[in-house]
Amino acid sequence: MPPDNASDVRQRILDAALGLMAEHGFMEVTQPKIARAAGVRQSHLTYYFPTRNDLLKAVAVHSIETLLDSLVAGASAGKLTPELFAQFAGEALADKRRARVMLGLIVSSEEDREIKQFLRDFIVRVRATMTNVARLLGREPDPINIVALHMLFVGATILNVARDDANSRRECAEIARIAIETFLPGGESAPAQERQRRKK
Amino acid sequence: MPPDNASDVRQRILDAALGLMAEHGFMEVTQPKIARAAGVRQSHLTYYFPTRNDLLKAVAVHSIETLLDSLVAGASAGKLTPELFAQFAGEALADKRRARVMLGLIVSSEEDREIKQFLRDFIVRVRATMTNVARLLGREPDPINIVALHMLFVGATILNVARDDANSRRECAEIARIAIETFLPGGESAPAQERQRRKK
DNA sequence: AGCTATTTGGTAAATATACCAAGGACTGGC
DNA sequence: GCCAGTCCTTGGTATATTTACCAAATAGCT
Repeated sequence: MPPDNASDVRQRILDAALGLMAEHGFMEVTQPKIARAAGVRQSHLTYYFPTRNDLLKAVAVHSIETLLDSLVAGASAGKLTPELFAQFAGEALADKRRARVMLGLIVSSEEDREIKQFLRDFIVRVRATMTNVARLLGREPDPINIVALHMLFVGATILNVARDDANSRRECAEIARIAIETFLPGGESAPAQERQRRKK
Repeated sequence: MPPDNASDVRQRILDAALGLMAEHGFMEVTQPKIARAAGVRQSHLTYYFPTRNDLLKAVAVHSIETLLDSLVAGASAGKLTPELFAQFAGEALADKRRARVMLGLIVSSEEDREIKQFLRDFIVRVRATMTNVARLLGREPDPINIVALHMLFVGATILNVARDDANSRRECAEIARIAIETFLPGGESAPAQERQRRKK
């Protein structure tokens, strides 16, 4: 077919690979399954991505762009209030698709230095985005608090996938709120220490 | 050989599998590689663990016991001060071996309900242990703070593997301290909000 | 027409899981 | 002491799956 389809096929392969990783986890990301899911022949994968690692690397870039886009979209959606952000964050944390992709990327990064580098850059960009969000909320965060917030979000996401029950979703929502008010202080809600003292 | 060796072979298989996962990541955990690492024949794996999933499940149990043991050992090591605990936690967070095993278990759990159940139980036990540690420190923690602390630790561990550079180790140490003083308040050091206000 | 990029269908080579039959070694009962 | 039964080991192999490769056909561009 014409070169029109060229980038289209490439894109469908990437989407299919990302979709498989998101829906069924890292182990499903094999070339035959990707080809079937994308509705192309296996040879296409070889043509566009000479080796399996090339494909994984492309998936890493692709998914990272996708993840960051959704992050930025959530951040810049209308007028941002802490409550809105907490709600958005809570839903993001409970999103197992995203978490499966992250897990897949981390596992892949153990085998490929380039993917590891993508992850490093991604982490930096995520933290920069979180800093920007904090500023949109009218707060100038301590960098280490951004790091803590980030780690807390990553841990919540991972544990949500690992547990995958009703409690984990509820925890995600509550944790998102607590994490924001703890590490991006400035609102009127009570941070962790206050809750603690009140309880005693 | 005699049945003396029986449990020994089984144990060597588990140790080898766990070691491979810890050193080289989940992708290395295949039967031929395990057999070579354990110095046994591949048929031994089939004999002791009929299917691959049986082996993975056994590794899950084995590693979870190991992880919990080290957790409890760290918790009950002499007189526990917040500083000691923070130091212990910081080192644990920076331990990539542990993190790789956790990652492997989570990926496996996406394919096997029993492993997922082990993980669920493990998470409960970790939180119970953390609660006990908090009490050893003379603090009665709010359960949701334990959840937050746990998530923060998991996130730090995962990100340490994903980044794997000098910064990530330093962050682990600092985050351990901050996490403890933030979510197990009661010491005299300054929690996140105080740092934040001082900075302004 | 000639050139390049893409598609097709098929296959080689490596690797992994699972299975099996025969041989050894120790056990307990006699 | 020895025999039968059980557990373990050995070596080999079937089967499936995956990655990677290739030659020929096809479509579009200049």
